[in-house]
Parts: sequence; structure tokens; C-alpha cells
Amino acid sequence: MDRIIPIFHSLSKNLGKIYKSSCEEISVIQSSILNEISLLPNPAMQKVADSLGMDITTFSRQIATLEKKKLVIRTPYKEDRRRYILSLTADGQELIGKIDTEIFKKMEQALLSMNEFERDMVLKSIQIFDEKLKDG
Amino acid sequence: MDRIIPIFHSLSKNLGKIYKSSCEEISVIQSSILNEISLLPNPAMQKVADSLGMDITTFSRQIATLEKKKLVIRTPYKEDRRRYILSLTADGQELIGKIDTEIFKKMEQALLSMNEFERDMVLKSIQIFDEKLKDG
DNA sequence: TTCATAAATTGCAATATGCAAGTATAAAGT
DNA sequence: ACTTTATACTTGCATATTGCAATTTATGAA
Repeated sequence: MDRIIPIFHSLSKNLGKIYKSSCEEISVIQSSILNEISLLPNPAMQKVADSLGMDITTFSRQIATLEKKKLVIRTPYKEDRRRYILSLTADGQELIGKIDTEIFKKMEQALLSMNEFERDMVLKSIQIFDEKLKDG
Repeated sequence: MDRIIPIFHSLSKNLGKIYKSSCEEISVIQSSILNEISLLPNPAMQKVADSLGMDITTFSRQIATLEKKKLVIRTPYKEDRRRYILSLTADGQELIGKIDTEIFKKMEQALLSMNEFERDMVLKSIQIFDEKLKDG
């Protein structure tokens, strides 16, 4: 348990570098917004902002930027006219596909350098770990 | 292997939230700078910036800010007078100690909700995984 | 209706970013 | 020696990001 802090920092740094180097056309923040929109079912702005732990005013402006770039669409929500439903354009979908492909290449490289037993254990463990973090 | 992308995004998000919520007095970026300085032996500015993958001009200004906050000291390096050696002040050390304690609490919470076998496997796996990412 | 709450945007000031250009020092080439 | 080249770091500048406060518009409750 005492190795946990150095591992935390190292892992944060390595994941961050992978993410950054996989995003060419947009920032990491913007990529995470696109990704979150793709995960949630017909989300309103507040929902996505909350899910990412972002301030709503910053989020609002990021969405404006992403909309200008034709990656996101805001659709007025008829049941509650204060809200906008967010969705990705075809370009937006394609872009997160490209980014995910880059991320995958780098993750794959790390995983393929393990033997099969190790790889299965690592994948399973990370999933368990992530679930526990999500709950906390 | 096909679950790797969702896990990557989720893990990035969760680690990022833990990091952010553990930094009160400074930004996550600044915390990662303090942490990196503490890891490297008598590092010059360029060294730390490279290690973090940061642009040197942005880094230079962050160091100026951290020095004003009395968290970091720049010491001229006699063997090469173009360089400055970075080190933490007592306040800087104390601050990363506080931040690490907060991070630890949250990580511990996740790990203690596992049984001992699972916890050992997860810790070992994350370490292996992180090592592989570091090499790549 | 009136009041309180919620979703989203805008004003504004502070902060962060990175390229280009600058200074100062060190190292290499002639 | 001395000229060129390269390195370490800083500054100018333009742009982007951030978040609090205040505003607009819409919903829900009293």
C-alpha cells in the first residue's frame, strides 16, 4: 500500500501523456467532452458538465467552440425549453474514433509486451480498480 | 482488449478528479511540477519540463509563480551558468505531503473495499501496467 | 400571481498557453 | 583566438481557458 502514491503520480502522468499525444486537432479537455457526450444518453449540458466535474460556464463556452468546429450540436429540448440536448456530428464521431484509435495503439503496445497471463490479470485488475474509484 | 478504450477514459477521468479534489491551494499542473521536482535529483528547469512534457516557456512562468509562493527555489548552477537547479522549500515539501495524504485517502478507500487477494493483484497489476506505459 | 429554483449564457478579471524573439552562456569548428 | 552553432532560460505578444457574479429565460411551488 505504501507504493500507491508514486504509482498514482506516475500513472496520471503516463495516461495524460498518451491522451495529449493522441489529440491533434483539439485539446484534451475538448476530447473528454466529446467522449462524455458519446457515453451519455441524450444528455443536457448541465449533465455532461457535472459528469466531468466542470464548471458550467467554462463548459458552456467549450460547447460553443465545439459547435463552431462542427463537432457538436445543441438541440433545444421540447419538454423543458431551458435545456439543450447535446450530440455529436458525424465529424465529431469520426474525430473521437481517430483519437481512440491513437490511444488504443499506445495501450496495445504496452499490453502486448506482456505474456497472456499477465495481460489478462492486468486488464481485469484495472477494470476492478476503476470500478472502485468510480464508486468512491 | 476491446474494453480498453472505455477503461482508459474512465480511469483518466477518475484519477483526474481525485487529483483535482486533492489540490486546494494550487492547480493540478503546479502540483505535478512540485511532485516532479521532488522525484528528480537536482534537476535543471529543462529537465523537469521535459519530464512533464511541458513547453519550457509555460514551465518557466509556472516556476516564477511557484517561487513567488515560496514553494520552489531556483539556485544558479555553478558548472553551467545558463542553468538553474530547482528544489522545494520546506513549505513546498509540506504542501505536496498534504496533497499526497488527500490522494492516499481516496485511493485507500477504493483499495480497502477489496479483499486482500484482490487488492494484492490490483496493486501488482497497476504497477506492471504503469511500468509498461513508462517504457513505451 | 408571486416567489423560488434551475439551465444556460455573458461580463470580466485573472491565469495559462505557446510561438517568436531575445539574452546569456557554453561548446564546437576553423 | 575567434567565429559559429547550440543550449538554457526569459520575455513579448496574441490567444485560450478559467470561474465567480450577474443576467436571461423557463419551470415548479406556494
